[in-house]
Amino acid sequence: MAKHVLVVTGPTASGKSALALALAEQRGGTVINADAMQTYDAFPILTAQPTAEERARVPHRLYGVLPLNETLSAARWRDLALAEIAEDRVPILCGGSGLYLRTLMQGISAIPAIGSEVRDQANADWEAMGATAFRARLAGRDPEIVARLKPGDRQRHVRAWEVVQSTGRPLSDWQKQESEPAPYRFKTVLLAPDRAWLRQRIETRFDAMLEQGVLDEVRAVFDRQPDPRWPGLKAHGVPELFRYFRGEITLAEARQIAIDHTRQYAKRQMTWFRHQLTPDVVANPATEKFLDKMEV
RNA sequence: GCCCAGGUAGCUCAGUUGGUAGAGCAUGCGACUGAAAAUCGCAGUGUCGGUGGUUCGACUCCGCCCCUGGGCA
Repeated sequence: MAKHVLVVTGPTASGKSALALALAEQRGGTVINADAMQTYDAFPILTAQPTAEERARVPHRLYGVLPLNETLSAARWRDLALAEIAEDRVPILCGGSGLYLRTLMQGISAIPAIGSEVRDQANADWEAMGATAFRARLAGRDPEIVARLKPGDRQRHVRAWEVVQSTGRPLSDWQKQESEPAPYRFKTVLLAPDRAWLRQRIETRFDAMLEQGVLDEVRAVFDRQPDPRWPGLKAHGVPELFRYFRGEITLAEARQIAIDHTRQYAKRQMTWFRHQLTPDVVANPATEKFLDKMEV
């Protein structure tokens, strides 16, 4: 009988961490992070990582374990998560990175890791050649993927190019290979709050972060003049606060923009969950006592 | 009180020589196989400050009024 793995997901600020913590306490489990940004170590406050107090109550894994100058990926996170799940008796995954969760559960094409120079070069090419020429060049090596991509989607064009370029095999070809699902029985709980409630939570949470000292936290990184390509710098609030530190906008503006972006992200997450995920349990955190529904 | 500059989509604004309007952002919906708190696509919206006039026709021209910002008194 395959081991059961509980998955707690939902849009940002929906209360995933609290639920996962409660579940872990209730059944002696370990909370495993399934959120890209919370995996980096630079912004524990800004990315809403569990506090020391919470971590003392229940074991937490994969929170703040990666230095900011590294690049996490869905596949890499899957490996980390798989290793944790194998070790923990009662693993409880918690996070809102839908792609990561799907990658873990359903697997992903076994494409070899590609050095960052290849991506840097591809990005430089896109810049130098222009979108149209870049797309045309890619069409020469992987017409199938080009047919699927929207012309403006730089990121996916770059990825497709780096894959053919570095493996000699088109990305569309790699993707045809059956991927290998993880050998566990996943039980997915989706937190689906209504939007007004979530908006309020997002706003309140950002203000709480300010009180907890996010400004110092982000400022410390800003002062080190980090490489703007580092993915960990894309956490909501970082670009906005950086602009504030540069004197381009006021703190009030930065706050508003950060909140807006977070809300937009929550919407994208909900769209993803709605169409890409089939949860076992759906609960509205605003009105339901979800713990009662958890007879897993 | 006088002079100047403005009042156009929720916000910031663009509107060629008069033919009832657009961009960005926001909003809504969606896509999503290794950057995913990322990346990208689609969609809607307007008594064009008010009023009277010129004109076949005015956001665009003229008069008056209201409001905002700046300057001079």
